[in-house]
Amino acid sequence: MHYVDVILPLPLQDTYTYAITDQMHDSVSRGCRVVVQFGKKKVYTAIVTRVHNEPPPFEGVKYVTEVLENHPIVNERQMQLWEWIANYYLCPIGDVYKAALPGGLKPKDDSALREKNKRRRLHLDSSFTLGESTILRPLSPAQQTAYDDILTSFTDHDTTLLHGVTSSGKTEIYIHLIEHYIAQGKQVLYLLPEIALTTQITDRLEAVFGDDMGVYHSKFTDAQRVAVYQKQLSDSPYRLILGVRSSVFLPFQDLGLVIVDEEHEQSYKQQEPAPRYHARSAALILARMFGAKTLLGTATPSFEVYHFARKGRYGYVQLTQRYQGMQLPDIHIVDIKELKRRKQMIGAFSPQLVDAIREALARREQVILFHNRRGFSHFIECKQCGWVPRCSHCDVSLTYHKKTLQLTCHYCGYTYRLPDTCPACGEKNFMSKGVGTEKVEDQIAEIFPEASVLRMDLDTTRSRNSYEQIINDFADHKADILIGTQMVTKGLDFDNVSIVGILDADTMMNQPDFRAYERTFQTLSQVAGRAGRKNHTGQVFLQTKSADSPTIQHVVANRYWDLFYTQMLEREQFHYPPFHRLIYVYLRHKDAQLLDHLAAEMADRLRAVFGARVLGPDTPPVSRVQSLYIRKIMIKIENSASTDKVRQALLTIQKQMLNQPVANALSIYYDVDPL
DNA sequence: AGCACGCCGACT
DNA sequence: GTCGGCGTGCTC
Repeated sequence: MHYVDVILPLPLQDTYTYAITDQMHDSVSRGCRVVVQFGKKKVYTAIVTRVHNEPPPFEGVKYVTEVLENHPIVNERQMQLWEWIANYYLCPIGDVYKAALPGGLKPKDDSALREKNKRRRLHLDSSFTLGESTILRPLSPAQQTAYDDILTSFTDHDTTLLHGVTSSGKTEIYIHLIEHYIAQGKQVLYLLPEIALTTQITDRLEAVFGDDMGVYHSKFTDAQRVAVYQKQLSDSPYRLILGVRSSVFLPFQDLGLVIVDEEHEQSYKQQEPAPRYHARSAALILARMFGAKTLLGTATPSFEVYHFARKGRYGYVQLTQRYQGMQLPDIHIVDIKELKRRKQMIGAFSPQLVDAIREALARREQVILFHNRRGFSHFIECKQCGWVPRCSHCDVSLTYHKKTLQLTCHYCGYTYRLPDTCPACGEKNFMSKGVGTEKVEDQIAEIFPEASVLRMDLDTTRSRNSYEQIINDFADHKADILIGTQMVTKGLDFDNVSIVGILDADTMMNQPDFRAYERTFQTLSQVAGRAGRKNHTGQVFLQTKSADSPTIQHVVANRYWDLFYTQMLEREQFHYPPFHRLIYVYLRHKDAQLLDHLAAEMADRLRAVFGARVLGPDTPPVSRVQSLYIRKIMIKIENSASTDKVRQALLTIQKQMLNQPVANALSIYYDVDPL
């Protein structure tokens, strides 16, 4: 009798065992998909982890319904990456499976879909054109030096940091490196943090690599993603994959190089749902499995990566010259505390910024305005009694969206109609507090009625092509001003932008988080880097209420090292990364009092093992989401500690907690290496 | 995650 | 008396 252990696409800790027929046994192997019935009527596509003949210790083993292929669709290295992620990030392997495979490979009945994909793949392939050679495209002397240094660094480092100022032409260096590895018959994975970025880079890379390149991200249809996945399994896989976070899950056959571009970007870490993995870490593991090299590129390295580069664990290559004589922008600090006091602000704008925009528009130049809060206003308040509408499922005030006259919860997405009158006092006089990108857009329309404006935030980029549309329209100068959230900071290059306005640098800096300064420096430096045209120095207006703050001063003077150094002293002293690893333990329950009790008990149990490394439990800033209350326990663990032992201790305590009848509806989950 | 089983409130 | 609310427990 033969059996298979399988992973189901469910948040289940264990694999499940099914029986197979002798005939199935001839074709099935680890990494194959099988169809199984689970429970009374549910049917799932599961992944085989093991084929064996050990009868399971229980009655009523079911047979596998169908074996979907006789060659693994998940190869051995992918399986090991899944297992590493489940272990390291403390999540069910079923959650990894869900994240790793495109939807089209998961449902039971997909034979029709497979046919459709085949057709689409043919279509996609024929639409690619053969690219031009890079011999039209020589590197500048500074780029050539960096390129040579990277290859030299790879002789004694698996991982190298390329620290290059904004607009230093890192992409060109990547292109030459990719060619180098492809010429050796190797595959290359080029990771980007955001879909927004792939749009610009896809065009450049496609011109060079043509049909050797596959693109993989979530704004593509599922069928397109399945097509890329299948091609990677075939005997003529793409040599180069350009993609976001989830591309680390694609099957590779002979990976030689991984590029993690904009390495510092937060969106490499998946937040919700599990698996809460960091694609940079996963990429390093993937590269190690292949003996491949990894290049981490950025203008503002994450402090972890910079720390390891300084310690010699990673190689380090610097690029200090901007490409084609582009100058770093001039940064003007505008003290809005003073301007507010003297009532000289024009909405969210200082007179200096308004003048600069006016002059830029007169010269037919473009402007980017960065404001890190979407919606119209942060919240609304009754002028009479101070009532503030809050989400009934989450512990947050609601953001007001003026266009739709709606109040939205930015945590659970629930929308409410704006009430006509205040439910607390019956008055009809609401006042909006705080500024969102929608309000910025309104104010610009009032100050510069002649200017055409584009807005880029979560609300304007929901549909498949809207990102691309906005970026292309702005690049084609169909708009004069681009208003946006952090999305506009992420490596986008526009030729004609002379002014960048940062409307409020303070909210970022004041976040109660050990990474607040690091992040503020990164974001401000990145957005400032968007300003500047060939032979013209860009102007950045940085509005802040804390003009004297060291972080702001470091940004202005581009003193990365100073900020890094002072932050490292603090982080070492208080046991934060990169000196310690953090694990957040989250507990969720609908009953707040019971949750408090259970969280305290869990913290006690953790302290019995980890001692003073355990902090909390605490009530996080948003203490209730979707009607569930949340508590958080922080654990700071020495880098030298065995991750295996830590995991085992945590899972043992988790089991003890959940085995108690009182803890029935309690859910426990982890965020390892949180951002 | 589903889905079934199970025990308490307002309907024909 | 029953339909149905969702609390909880299991799925190879």
